[in-house]
Amino acid sequence: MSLEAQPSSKERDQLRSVRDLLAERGLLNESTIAARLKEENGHRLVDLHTPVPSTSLLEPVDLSDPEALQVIRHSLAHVMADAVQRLFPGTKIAFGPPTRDGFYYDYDKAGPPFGEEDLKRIEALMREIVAQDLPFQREVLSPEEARNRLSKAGETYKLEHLERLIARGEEITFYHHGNWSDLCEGPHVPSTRFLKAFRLTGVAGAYWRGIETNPMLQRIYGIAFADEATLEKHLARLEEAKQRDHRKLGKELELFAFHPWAPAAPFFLPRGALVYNALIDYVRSLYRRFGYLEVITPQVFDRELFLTSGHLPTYSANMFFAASEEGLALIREDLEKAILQEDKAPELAALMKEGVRFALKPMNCPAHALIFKMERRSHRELPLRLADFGRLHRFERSGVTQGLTRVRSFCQDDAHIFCSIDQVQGEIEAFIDLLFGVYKDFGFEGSQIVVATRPEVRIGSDENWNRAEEALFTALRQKGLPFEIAEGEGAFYGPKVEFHLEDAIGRSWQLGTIQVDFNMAERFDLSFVGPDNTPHRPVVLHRAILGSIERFLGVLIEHTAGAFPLWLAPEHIILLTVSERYNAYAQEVLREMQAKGVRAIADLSSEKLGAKIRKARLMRIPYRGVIGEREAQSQTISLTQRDGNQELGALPVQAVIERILSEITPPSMRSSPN
RNA sequence: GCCGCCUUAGCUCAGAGGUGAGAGCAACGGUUUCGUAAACCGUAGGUCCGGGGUUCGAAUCCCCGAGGCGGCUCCA
Repeated sequence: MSLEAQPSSKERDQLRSVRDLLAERGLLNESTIAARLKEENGHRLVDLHTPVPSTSLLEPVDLSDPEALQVIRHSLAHVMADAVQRLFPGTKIAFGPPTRDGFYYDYDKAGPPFGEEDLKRIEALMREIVAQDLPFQREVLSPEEARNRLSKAGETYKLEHLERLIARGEEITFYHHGNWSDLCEGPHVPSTRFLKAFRLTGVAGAYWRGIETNPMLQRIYGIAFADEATLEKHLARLEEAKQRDHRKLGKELELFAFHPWAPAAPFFLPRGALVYNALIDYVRSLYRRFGYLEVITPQVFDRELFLTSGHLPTYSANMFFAASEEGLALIREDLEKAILQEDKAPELAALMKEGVRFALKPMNCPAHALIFKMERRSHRELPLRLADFGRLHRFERSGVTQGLTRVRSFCQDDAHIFCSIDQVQGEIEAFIDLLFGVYKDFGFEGSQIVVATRPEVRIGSDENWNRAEEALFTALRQKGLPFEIAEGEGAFYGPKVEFHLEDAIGRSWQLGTIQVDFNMAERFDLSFVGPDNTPHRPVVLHRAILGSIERFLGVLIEHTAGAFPLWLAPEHIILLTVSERYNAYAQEVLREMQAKGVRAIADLSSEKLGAKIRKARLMRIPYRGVIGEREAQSQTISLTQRDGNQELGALPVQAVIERILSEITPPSMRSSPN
């Protein structure tokens, strides 16, 4: 605030450059790279060349300012494009914005795509350009001038963008450094010497304007920071994140695996299955306390179900279909007939559908609708909360799958709440409380909330959608929770509240969700008998806390770096004998622990103690119990805690068992504070 | 699905058209019986992802396919 420059009355209504204004007000220094221009609602970043009314309120942004980064990164995108066009003449440019920790620029290059070597050359030339300390300059062009310049340069993508800007009536500005210029709204650093710390990190394909049917461009990514030290720190962070990657840890810790014959469908190995089941047990125990009823439903359904639910018209691209041999024979017959009759078979698709009668469920909701409908339901039964850990299969396009976080076969901690309209608010709010309690048990601090509204492809009336969306907004406001809106990203049957958490590499994943659905009940013609003895339409809430167990586990592995809290760990304790001489006593302890419900294992090999400890540490087992002469004599074990590598000394076996049992339940379910 | 890269022993990785394809770890056998992050010796282990081609000769070059990785697009 103290830095804010006050305008004098003389200056009013003149356009002056930001640089001049700052200089005049004594706010300009060596490291000033841009300024914040105060506007009615907040502020906007402007660079030093931008002409602004001389009465403007300006705040200098120097190199160390967090907002300086986007200016630096954006400017580097320009420098990179300059380098690319010098090294690869004829390459067209598209968009080149700053990103979360760097920048990219999209290119349309003839000939072979960019390779490793090319990146090195480009980066080297960028450094040369930076060393020349070229000033960035801003110019305002008329639409005609801009068109001329871009068409002369053959920049077809930029021209397309220009027309869009002109149509919106925006001011057309170009920025240049040296001989290179680009249609761009800025802001940019005063000169290239501010662009000190950057690295080009990779090439990837990206559609022009992000639209799948558009041509694919080549995107070169870079990272950039204000100085080399911060850049190095960031690189170190990336390296650390790599160590936490759940795919790597999943293999090392023998949690899960994949096989090419079941692409994107994980195999949970014994250790992974233990954690997986611990997660499900945990949610089950919550269900018992929160009034959910678990059901088990079929895997494969007649397509009629999915026609009724609306999955077939809107979701079939994501479904696996299943045919019996009989069904396939039917298709063959029909195809042969069609060929013999030289029929172009417009109904070919329909014939296929006759044969491929079944589909694997991609969601549990239709099955739950069937259960709801199996009896005449009374309002006294509501809210009816049906939970299901059923296995779901979704056909995901080959390029999108990823470790455990995006798979084709998974299970959700899924439940559907059938309730009356006036129960909706309360159910949503209760669910949000439940969800945050769960996230706390796992040590997840912040989660980001997104409300996803009606998508283009959807079922149901707009009136239903209005009510459903309103219900979600109201509940969140009631809870005082901040949220973002993702326009058009809802499920086809209803809007969603999504709860997102980040993985180690900073990718954000949707885990929990609650969705309001007025449509399913209509499609399945669900009803319950109200207190007035007339039928009423229930509302269905779709909800999951962990989301998919697979994805949650993936994020959890990264969050904990594989060191699961004891209540989730595949093994609670490993017993390590100092030599094989003490194996008998160790086995005695092992049996006792196992009998008490402790997940204990023992390393009875002839390795030296140091080697056994190393292995146990690498497997991140929460407790290690060393057994040697002293322990065998005194009927104790020497306990060491994984976290902090803290030695707890020789303890009686019973004490160790009690200690472990006190941690065996999730934090929120422990009776004694611990 | 699209663009690019990758696939060699159970794992991590060497091997860049020319001996019978290698190392470390793991496994197995033996020796050692050890006190808080790797004892020693030995043995075995390979359709070099699959298929086709070029070549006197292919792990290595080309084509097709599968799977994975980084993105784009799409999603729990």
